[in-house]
Amino acid sequence: MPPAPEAAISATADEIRVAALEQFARAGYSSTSMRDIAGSVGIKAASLYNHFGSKEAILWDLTLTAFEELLRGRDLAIANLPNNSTPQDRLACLVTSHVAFHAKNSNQALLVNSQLAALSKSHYRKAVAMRAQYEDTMREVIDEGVAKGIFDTTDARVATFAILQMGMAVSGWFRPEGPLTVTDLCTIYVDLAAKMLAPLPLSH
Amino acid sequence: MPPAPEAAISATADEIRVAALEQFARAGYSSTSMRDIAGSVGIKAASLYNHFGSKEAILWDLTLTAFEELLRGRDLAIANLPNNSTPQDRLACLVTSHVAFHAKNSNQALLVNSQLAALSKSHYRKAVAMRAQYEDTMREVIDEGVAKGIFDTTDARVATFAILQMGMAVSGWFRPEGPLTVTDLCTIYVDLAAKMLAPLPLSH
DNA sequence: TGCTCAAACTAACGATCGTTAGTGTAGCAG
DNA sequence: CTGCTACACTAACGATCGTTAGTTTGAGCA
Repeated sequence: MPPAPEAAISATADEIRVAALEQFARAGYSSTSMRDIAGSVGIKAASLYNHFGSKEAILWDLTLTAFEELLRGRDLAIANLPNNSTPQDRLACLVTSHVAFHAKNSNQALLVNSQLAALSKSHYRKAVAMRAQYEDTMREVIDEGVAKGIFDTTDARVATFAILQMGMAVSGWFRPEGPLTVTDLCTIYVDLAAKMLAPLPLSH
Repeated sequence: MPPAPEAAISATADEIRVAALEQFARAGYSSTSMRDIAGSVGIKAASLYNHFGSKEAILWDLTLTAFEELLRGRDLAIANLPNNSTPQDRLACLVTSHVAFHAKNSNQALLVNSQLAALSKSHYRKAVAMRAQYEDTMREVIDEGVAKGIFDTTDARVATFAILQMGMAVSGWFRPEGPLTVTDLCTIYVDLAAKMLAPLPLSH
């Protein structure tokens, strides 16, 4: 009986993470079997239990890491803002880190955006809390801009969802070998978000 | 004479459709068993095969219906446009039918947006073709507006994705018992889309 | 060299999966 | 009434699922 397989720094464990992330994101958690994951790594299914306690433990490990990287990206972006930043600056900075994450880490993004339901109830709650924490950052910036009259929108909550969601969708179609670089993409989305919230009167 | 015989569609088959749609949309195709579906209807799993040839046949039936309704909504909206409609009119009309569908038919929307991968290869191809056909309608309107100088955007393809995706996300959070009516919602999204494509210079 | 132990293996458990076969039965047509 | 059809049932098939038990292997170290 192997000892408690806690989060280990092991080359095999990392190969398992890579294979499982890829397959959970593309095929879905419940369509991916332990034998599928093991096959990608070149071992048998039973050997996975030397590294992770269960299939759900793999998903949770990946989910936690993905959220940590998402939140870390946000924190790094915020930390680089000047002291006298405007709401426009902060919006641009958040949209950039949001879109860049979803373009560069599409598997992690797909996992976080569509496989949470497969988590255990307690892990699911924690994941939803982390997602809410992330979304709140965007909402607060938008609310602040609206309060200062710098942004204008009929419904700030809906605008927040819209901006977050159009960025999340990037993970579904963006390919780094395509015509756009990640930097291009971020610029486009920053423009779109800024225009959505612009206080300009529409003529018609 | 008795009533039209072909009008007598099996009530049980429709109950199966309702139950399967709900569960495929919420839990996912591969997490839903035939016994789950049968249980919701109040019959045994084997009896489902009196109405559908296979589990995938149920998914395909639901997918086809959902796409037909999505495309029919688009066609009805277009048919109601005046003859001298502008690109702004057409954009507003498409966004309205898009958002209204995703708000009113969230289960169908979730199915179409996240369960296509569970279809057989040939059904998947047909589904992707229908989705492309739908998306093209939006892209053409945007391209036309850009060509006429009425819309302005850095990348029309990305703007199309963004507008479509922010509307799709509605199926994930909108609740009819919430503070917004579907009409409110459509108005908000039409405004957001119009602003995203507005050719106005941003002041800052 | 021999001991240790992480990490691979084989084999199998019980559960559940989609699906099929065969049976029972209620309602309608002739 | 008789027979046919529609549609439910029970029972079970073989496949596959996540997981466990017990065994083998091979590298590092006393």
